[in-house]
Amino acid sequence: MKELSIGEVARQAGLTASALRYYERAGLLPAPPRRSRQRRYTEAVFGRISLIRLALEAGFTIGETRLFLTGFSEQTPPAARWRALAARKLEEVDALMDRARRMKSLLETSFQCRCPRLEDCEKFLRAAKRKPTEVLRCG
Amino acid sequence: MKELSIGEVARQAGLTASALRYYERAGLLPAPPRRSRQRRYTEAVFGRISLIRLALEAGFTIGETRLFLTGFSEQTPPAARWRALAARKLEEVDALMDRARRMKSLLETSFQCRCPRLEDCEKFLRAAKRKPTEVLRCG
DNA sequence: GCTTGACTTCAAGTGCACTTTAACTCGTAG
DNA sequence: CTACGAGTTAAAGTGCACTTGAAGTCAAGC
Repeated sequence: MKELSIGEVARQAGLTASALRYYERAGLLPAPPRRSRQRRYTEAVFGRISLIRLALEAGFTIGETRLFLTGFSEQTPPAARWRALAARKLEEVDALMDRARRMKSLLETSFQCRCPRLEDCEKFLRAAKRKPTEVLRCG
Repeated sequence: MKELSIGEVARQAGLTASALRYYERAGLLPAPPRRSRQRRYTEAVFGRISLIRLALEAGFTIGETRLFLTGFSEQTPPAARWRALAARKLEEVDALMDRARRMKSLLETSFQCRCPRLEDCEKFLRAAKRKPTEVLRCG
């Protein structure tokens, strides 16, 4: 199995070596074996990194992401904490998706809008509160 | 029209007075008239605050939110900047929604999963990469 | 007149997710 | 042997979105 330096991993994963070291210190990445003090990764690290990035980009904090990644397999108390986190995060992700949907609708609406001020646009304001992704036109 | 103190606005809007002052300094909220140096708001501020929160919670920075709110009505150069921002942000919001969707799918999948480690779960990993919201079961 | 509570400003502090810096160790190439 | 590039650490720095602290103002109630 091919061994990868931190630089190669960083380049392939599209982030920096310092971020990888930071993730390791933060307990998101397991400490890989060393070859004369230098970290040697296997390809397996990329799956882990994808999970980390996905969680972080979905609004998880470092601590939540760690629990998400590591608290899963452990015995009952961590697993229970994990389930609690997962349930809470499921709600948060739902809320995030809803806001993103509304923001998208807003951006689309305002793209076609010629009202003098955004807040004067009736349809825009309605779009700000509406859940469906339906598109409206101003004026 | 009823006049509101910063404390009342904060309480009703569900944020702090210091956040409202911060938004004002940052150019997100217009400076309201003062009654013996104290800010007096009208109900109209709540619409503006909703827009601000929506933008911020959808991942806009303070600067982007300001442009979103104020750069809209102004003459051609700001409006052009605004359109550029809106187009870019539309893509970002799409990406955010996609990640949120995938994270949701992941959370749902892992809720039913009994694999020893998350990364050992084939279906979980597939869920991490999949776009549709389809739900899978582990084991 | 004095206290109380909500407000004011300005400056400094906080937490997060990293990044940067300084000083160091290696293996390899010339 | 020296120089180079890529890696190492610990500690300090960064940018964002606010928050907190210190010191002061003001209207209302006792």
